[in-house]
Amino acid sequence: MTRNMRYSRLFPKTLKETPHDEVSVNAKYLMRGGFIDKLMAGSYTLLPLGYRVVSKINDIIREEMNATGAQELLMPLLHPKEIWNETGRWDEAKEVMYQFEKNDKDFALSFTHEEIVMDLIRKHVTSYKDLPVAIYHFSTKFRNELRAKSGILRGREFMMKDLYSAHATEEDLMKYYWGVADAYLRIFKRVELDAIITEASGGVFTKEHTHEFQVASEVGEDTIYIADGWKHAKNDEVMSDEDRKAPGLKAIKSIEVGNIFPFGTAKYAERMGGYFTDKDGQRKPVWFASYGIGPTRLMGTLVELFHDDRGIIWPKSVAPYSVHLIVISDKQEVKSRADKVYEMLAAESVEVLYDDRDDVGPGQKFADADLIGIPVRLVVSQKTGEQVEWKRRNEEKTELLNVDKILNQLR
RNA sequence: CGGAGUGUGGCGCAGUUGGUAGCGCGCAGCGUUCGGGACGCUGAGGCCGGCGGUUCAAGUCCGCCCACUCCGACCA
Repeated sequence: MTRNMRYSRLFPKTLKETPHDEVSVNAKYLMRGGFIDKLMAGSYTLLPLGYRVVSKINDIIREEMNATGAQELLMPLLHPKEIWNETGRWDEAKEVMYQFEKNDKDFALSFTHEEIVMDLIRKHVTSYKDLPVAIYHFSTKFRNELRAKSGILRGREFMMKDLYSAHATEEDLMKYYWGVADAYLRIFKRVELDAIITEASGGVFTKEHTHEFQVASEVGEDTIYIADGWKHAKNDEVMSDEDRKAPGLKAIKSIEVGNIFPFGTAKYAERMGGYFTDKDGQRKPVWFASYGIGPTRLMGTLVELFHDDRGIIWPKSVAPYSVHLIVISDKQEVKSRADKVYEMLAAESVEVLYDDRDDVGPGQKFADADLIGIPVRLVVSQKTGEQVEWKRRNEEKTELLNVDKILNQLR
C-alpha cells in the first residue's frame, strides 16, 4: 500500500449527490466518498480508498489469525461438481451456489471451502503428528442471494476471511474453537465494535449449534435475544418456547459480522475420507471446524455505526489514511508551506491524504474531508501562519499546533 | 418469486390535454475569488432503459421485457 496520496491524483473523486435510489447509509456514504462502485446489485468494486480500508481490516484479521497458529494460503474459486457431491452439498446448497456447465462439465463458483480444505487434509494429513492444522485465506465468495440488499452488507459477491481447523480430538478442537472466538472478539475490539457472541443454527453448514458474532444496530437484519444469566445471546432460530419466557429477555437488532462452526467428524471428515492414524494405531476421522469474517461487510457495518450527517467517521485502526491535509489559498507561499508539511509527515511515515487541489474552494475541501472521514484533519492556510490547524473528525474543536506537536499527537 | 417504487446529457432532477427536450451540479476555456460544496462570460455534451404497438406526430398513450431500490421468502 502506498503511504501517501495527493487528492488531485486520487481515483475517483467524491460525488456531491447521493446516487439516486440508494437508501442504506453504508451504500450512500461509501459510494459518495469514492470507496466503492456498484457494477450491479450485489457486486461492487472496491475503489482505492475502499480497498485501503478493507486491506487494513484484513491486516488486523491476519495478525489475530496468525497469533492462533493459523497459516495463510489461497484456494481456488472454481470448483468441480464432483467434490461437492462427496458431501451432498451440490444439491443441498443449490440455492446459494452458482453452478454452471461448460464443455460438458459442471462447475461451481466458491461460496465456501470446507470440501476443498477436507480434500487438502485427506491428501496431506496421515498421522496425529500432522495435527492440528489451521489454515485460512482471504478470497471472494459467491452466493446467490435471492435479493442483494443493504448496500455492501449483503452482496452476491463479497470478500471473506475463512479459517478451517482439523484436530485429533474433540477437546483439542473445542479448545482451539474458543481460542478463535477470543481472537474474533479482539479483532472486533480493534475496529471499535462490541461484538456479542450468539448461539445460532448452522444452515447449510452443519446441524450443530454454531456461534455468530453480532453487532447491535438498528439496520441489522438479525434479531438476537439476551436474558438474565445467559452466557451467550441466542439467535431467533435456536430460541425454544422456554427461552422466550426467560427473565430479563431482551430483543436486539443486529448485524452478523462473523461466525464459527464446530462440525465434529461426521459431515466432512467421514464423508470425504479425512482420516489420520492416532497414537493408538487406529484410523480416525479428524475433528473439523470453520470460522468466517466478511471484511467487506465489516466495512459497511463500520459506516452504519460510525457516521454523522456529513459523512463517515472511521475508527483510527482502519481509516484509509491517518490524516487529511488541506491547503487553503492560492498564494504560492502558502502552498509551498503545505507541500512542506506534507513532505515532513510523509518522511515520518504518517499516512496522509493531501488535498492539494487549487481549483476547488475551501468549503468543498472541508465537505470532502468530512465525507471521507479520516480521523484527523490538518489545515494549512494564511490564517495558520507557521503552524498547522488540527481537528479530529469526531470533534468540533480546532487548535493550532506546530508540526512536531502534531507528529507527537499522532503517535 | 410476491408486493411497492424508480429509469430523461457524467450526477441529481423537471417535462402540462401527445407537436420533435430543459434546469441545477459537474465538465472544457478565460477572468475574478480562496476558512464550510464561490462568481461572471463562453462552450461541449441526449438512440428520453429496451423491443413492439396506437397516431400525421410518442419522453408523454398501450403491451411485453430489462435494470436498480425498498418490504417479504433465503442467507456470511
